[in-house]
Amino acid sequence: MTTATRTTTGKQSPMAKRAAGTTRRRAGTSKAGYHHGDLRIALLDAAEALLEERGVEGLTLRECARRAGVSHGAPAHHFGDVGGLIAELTLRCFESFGARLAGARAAAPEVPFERLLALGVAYVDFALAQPAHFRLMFRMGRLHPSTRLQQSDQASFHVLLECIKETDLAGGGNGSLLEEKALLAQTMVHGFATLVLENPWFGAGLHADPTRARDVLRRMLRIAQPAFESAARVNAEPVAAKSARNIRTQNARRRGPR
Amino acid sequence: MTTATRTTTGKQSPMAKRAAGTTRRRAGTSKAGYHHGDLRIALLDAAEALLEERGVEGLTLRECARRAGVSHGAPAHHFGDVGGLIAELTLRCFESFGARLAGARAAAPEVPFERLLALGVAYVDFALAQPAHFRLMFRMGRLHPSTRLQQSDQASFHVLLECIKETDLAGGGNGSLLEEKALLAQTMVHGFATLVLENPWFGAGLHADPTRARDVLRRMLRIAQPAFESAARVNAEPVAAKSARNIRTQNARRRGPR
DNA sequence: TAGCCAAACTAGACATCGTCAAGATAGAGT
DNA sequence: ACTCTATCTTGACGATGTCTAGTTTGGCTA
Repeated sequence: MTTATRTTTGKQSPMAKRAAGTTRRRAGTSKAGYHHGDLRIALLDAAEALLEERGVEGLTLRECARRAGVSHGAPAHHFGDVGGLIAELTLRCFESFGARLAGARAAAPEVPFERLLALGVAYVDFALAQPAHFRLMFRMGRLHPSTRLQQSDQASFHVLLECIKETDLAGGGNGSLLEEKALLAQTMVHGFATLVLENPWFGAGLHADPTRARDVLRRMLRIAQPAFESAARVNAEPVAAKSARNIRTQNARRRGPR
Repeated sequence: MTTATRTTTGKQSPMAKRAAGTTRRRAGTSKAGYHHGDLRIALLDAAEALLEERGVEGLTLRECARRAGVSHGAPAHHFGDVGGLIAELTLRCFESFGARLAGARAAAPEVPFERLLALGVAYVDFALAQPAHFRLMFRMGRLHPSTRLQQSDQASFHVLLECIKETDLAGGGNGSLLEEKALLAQTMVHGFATLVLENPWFGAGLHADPTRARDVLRRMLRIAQPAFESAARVNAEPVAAKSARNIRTQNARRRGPR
């Protein structure tokens, strides 16, 4: 009884400890001296490879353990849950993603809008090159949310906001508008990446043609360019809504959702 | 042996038949006179309810059978596979979704851009009201693609294209540009819906506040309004990219995805 | 009308998965 | 040198998808 209880409570304790310092035990050596050495990392590596090979659905706790050469119960000690492992792996993905975006921005030409273009292309490239990673990142169904994840998530999109700041030539100091423009950029690029990835028929088969996808994205962003460069225009809108301009087809059918 | 083979091959045959006519046997009565009556529909109903209750991950073949009051092996006869059932359910979702979009468009004010706004809001509303449906539709991981699904998918977005046509006051007959504007609209709205749904931190917690989400979406779309209303501007771009502006930092690191 | 046949459904088995509980192992601190 | 605790193993449980073989039943045909 008491032992069982203690075991149960104790099972979560290593999680709390490892959060503070990484393993602490094998900090310097990095050699396999324990039973396995750095199982934690080995499991994450296996998980990442597995994710790439078999997709999100094929990501399995037992298979990770198998690849790391340990028993199926071992991962529980490091991640507690499958949600724990997925959260950690997702964090990895966000870091890699963020680094990629930052790299693309650094490598892009110095024209503000060109940078935004390059960033968007990098975004979509990542989605197409690492579809499973991308899907995992934006399908937080099975994962345990954490503040570290949030930070990494937001950091990834921070570069976007900076690009928008550069591009926004007229907007001036209006922080709210600026933020909405950043949201707009994120929304466009993410929507494009998602649709290309998940909808085989989007854009007449952009799914199968990454080169054309890049091209279409660039054209699309250029169409939207005036929106990024112009000043406010917001708050002065609902006038048109009330004006004449009746377009015919007011039949409106009225049929509801179904 | 021979029986086994025949059973195996025969298992797929009803699939082909039901595709042509619905059940054919119970066409008129609709009463439960057979073993179950219309198990096919009962299973789909159960699947839809289950999807709403427990999300995509909770959607289970066995639980559907349980709710329909049949054995766990029964669904195989109608859908063959879990992928078959999911494909059918996704089709249902797309139909409901498309009807909703069409309804929103019909009920919207007659100002072209206002219609586009209403459509976008309906899009996001659907995602927030039926998150599991929305996720299922745009997460085609476990499903068997079909032409019927493609048709329903494309039909859903057809109304978007029409709205764009109405909004595009200057573009004239340029079909390619028009199509790209439609892609742009789809991309924006879908990206917004996806991010609101899947990213708890998007837009500082838009996830939890549908009203604010609608509002932000409207503002975002208004910011992008000039892009929809303006004429081409495209095709006159790659000059800047190739011109003086030498990119430097051409090193590009060349490192692959990772 | 009688009988048969194929579709619809049942029942059981199998491999796999995540999780839990209990025991074995071994590094590290006292 | 000894204990202690994190690490890892082993076995079990329930659940799921799929396969196979057997059973029911309604309609078609002779």
